[in-house]
Amino acid sequence: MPTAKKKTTVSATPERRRELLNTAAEVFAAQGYNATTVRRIADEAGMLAGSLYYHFDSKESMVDEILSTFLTELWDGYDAVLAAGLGPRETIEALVTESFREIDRHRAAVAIYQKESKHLAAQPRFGYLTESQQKFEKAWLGTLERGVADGAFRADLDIRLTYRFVRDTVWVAASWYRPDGHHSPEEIARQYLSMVLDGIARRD
Amino acid sequence: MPTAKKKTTVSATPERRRELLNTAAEVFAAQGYNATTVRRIADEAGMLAGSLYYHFDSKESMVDEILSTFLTELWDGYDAVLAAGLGPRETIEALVTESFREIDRHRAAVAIYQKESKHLAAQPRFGYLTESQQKFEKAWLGTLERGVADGAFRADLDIRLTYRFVRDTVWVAASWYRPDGHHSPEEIARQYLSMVLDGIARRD
Amino acid sequence: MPTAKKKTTVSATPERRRELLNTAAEVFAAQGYNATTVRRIADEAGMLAGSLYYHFDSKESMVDEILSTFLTELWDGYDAVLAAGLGPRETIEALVTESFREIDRHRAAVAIYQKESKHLAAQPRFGYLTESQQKFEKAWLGTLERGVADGAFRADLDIRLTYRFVRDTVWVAASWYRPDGHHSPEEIARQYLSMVLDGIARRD
Amino acid sequence: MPTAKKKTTVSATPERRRELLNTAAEVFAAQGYNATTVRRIADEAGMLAGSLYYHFDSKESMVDEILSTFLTELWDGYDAVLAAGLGPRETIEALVTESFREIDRHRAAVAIYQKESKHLAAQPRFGYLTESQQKFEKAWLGTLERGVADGAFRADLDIRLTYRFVRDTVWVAASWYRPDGHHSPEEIARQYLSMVLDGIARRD
DNA sequence: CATGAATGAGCTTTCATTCAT
DNA sequence: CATGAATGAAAGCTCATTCAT
Repeated sequence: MPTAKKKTTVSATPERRRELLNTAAEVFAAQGYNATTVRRIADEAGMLAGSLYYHFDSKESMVDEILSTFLTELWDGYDAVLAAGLGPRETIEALVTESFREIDRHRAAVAIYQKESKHLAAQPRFGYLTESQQKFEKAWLGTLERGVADGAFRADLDIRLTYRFVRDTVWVAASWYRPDGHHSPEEIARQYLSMVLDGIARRD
Repeated sequence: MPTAKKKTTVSATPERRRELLNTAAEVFAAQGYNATTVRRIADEAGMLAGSLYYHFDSKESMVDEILSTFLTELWDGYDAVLAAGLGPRETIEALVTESFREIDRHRAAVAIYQKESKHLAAQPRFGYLTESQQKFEKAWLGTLERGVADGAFRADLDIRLTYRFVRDTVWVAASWYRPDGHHSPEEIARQYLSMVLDGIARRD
Repeated sequence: MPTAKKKTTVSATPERRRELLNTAAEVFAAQGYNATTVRRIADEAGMLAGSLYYHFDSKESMVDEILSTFLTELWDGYDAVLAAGLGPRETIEALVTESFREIDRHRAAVAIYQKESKHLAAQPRFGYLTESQQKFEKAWLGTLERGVADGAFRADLDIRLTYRFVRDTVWVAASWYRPDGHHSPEEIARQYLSMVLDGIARRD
Repeated sequence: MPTAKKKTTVSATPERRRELLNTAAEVFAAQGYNATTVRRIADEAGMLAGSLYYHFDSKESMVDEILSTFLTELWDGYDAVLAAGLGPRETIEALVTESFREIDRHRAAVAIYQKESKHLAAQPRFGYLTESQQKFEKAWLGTLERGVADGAFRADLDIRLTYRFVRDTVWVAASWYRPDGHHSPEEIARQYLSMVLDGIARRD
């Protein structure tokens, strides 16, 4: 029998943490990180502002945990896709689909990531945001280049422009996506891919 | 030489206002409205925080003027396009091109609009943001529907999804666009349109 | 000895509020509302300016609570007098006596009321000041008229002028009254009434 | 013909000064000294805030001039009365009448004096306010004492209380007095004196 | 004389954070 | 674990005042 390390308290601490982080993420997403007061989060969680500091070191450490948890999960998915040895078109399809799944699961975190990562990344503590973004860029750019090389994608497009186009196109969806909708993430992904890959104009 | 009496100072009054608004817009775009302090804007403008209040009523009235000026100009362009009686595909092309021109001219304002309009629109003073957005939606949705009807666009796409796709695709560009680049707005518009209309996959 | 567990600190919550309001009232009365800084009140209360905002919403809400509390108590007393069915002279005597009692208990609030009510009343929030003043006028004017009618008061005086005379005469006392004096409020009231009713000239 | 010293400008400088001071006095009286902004006075005078500083050193010097001018005139009148060798009752009558005349001529200044003199007197510059008040007290108290001694006034009254009563009674009138009324200052004085000297109760 | 623009001190208020209970 | 009360830094804004033109 393993020794009961730490806390005999029944109320599983990590559960509470996650609940609180979900609450915080929702508020951050809705109002923006800076505009969100710790009091507001506490209100939403049914406690007083000061009480949050039992669970977290600071407001900053809350976003930190929200974002890093999200990115960890995101990369779990991405890495699996990238390791699967698919062709460029299939890789893009899988990455986009995976992205919409993440938006579905972590809508708030994604929204926060979109709005705040640029200025958060300035702080050393959030260095992983920059790292992630670079890894991200490498994965997408590489796949696009591979696709152009093997003829899956058109050769006449500016590759960086295309990268930005596809990237933004996907993630901005977090700003309007509502999980209660009738579109599953896979369904939305399929439609997006259809537009991105084949265009909206009718083919003759 | 008797020319140019008076005012070696460049700052005729309305000029100064515009200068200051440009400065403010740049900072708002870079740091976000809430995170931007009035002191920071003043620093950038080479004056003290209090001095800004000689020119503007409040921080809020600064964004207000920035956004409303931008939207006025935007709609001048859009209305001209919409009144031109073009076909759906040409209308989309013209709107997208016009949009990139606006991004070129008002990059900061567009970035602010993207990031802040959602929560600013909550205040009555910024009601015109909502109005503009509705007019915008109507123009784009209408054009897309027309295009589907007359066979210019594919009939198998979710029209609202497509609207969001095209809309986001264009405006998000403001977040990375730098006017000093080697791409003219028209050039970028052409590339974007090529992707949006015909897709990135190679046609057989 | 088991008695008096907990809280050697006197400050049960509502007590603290009252303490702070007393402090604030004293400063407002001494320096005027506008001229009083929140910092000054906080100093006097032994805390930092920001800390006051844990207890009160704003400087304005402090005067609000000070004045409304005072007026509530004042009208408790006045209403009792007016409901007692006394003759006009006795009513005036009772109102004046009651007034001096209020000056005794709420000297600071009365002084604030005197100095600030006129411009505070302009704001909707302080509408009750105007209401109170109208009720006040009605009560006094009515009593004076009754007194003239039944012969208790001289018929040859301008009734509005008399009203102002008596009203001011009483309340201005708040500007110099110091409760630690040797005059009880009742004593002062008696003297005032003697002057107001019978005049300062010797009767033949 | 005396040489035109200083300024050939037609617009008699001292006139302008007086106009501006009247304007300032009116605003100070209406809003209180602290609450009055220099901008407001300038607005009312049809100029910009900075321009006032051509005429006056500071906001403070404006009240200073307003109050000292008023007090100079007041004491001209008072001194004449006191030097006239009247009996106590006649002296009181004359002082009260003179006071109402001053209220008529300098309503704004009197109102300012009432509201602000206490805290202005704290500054050395306004030392004359304290002096004036002491001279004032001496004149009134002395007259009242004389009146009690020679039987003109009742002997059973607290003399200081009586002093305050009469003093306040007169000056507070400035807070409601409007010169455009149908009551001349002499008429109001007569009524006040009637109340103060003989009381408002009917004599048998 | 007046304007336009700026200064700088100080004000009210907000808010993340701390900590004894 | 949570509360109540406080801290302290910083924010937006106001205003008397200055001064070159």
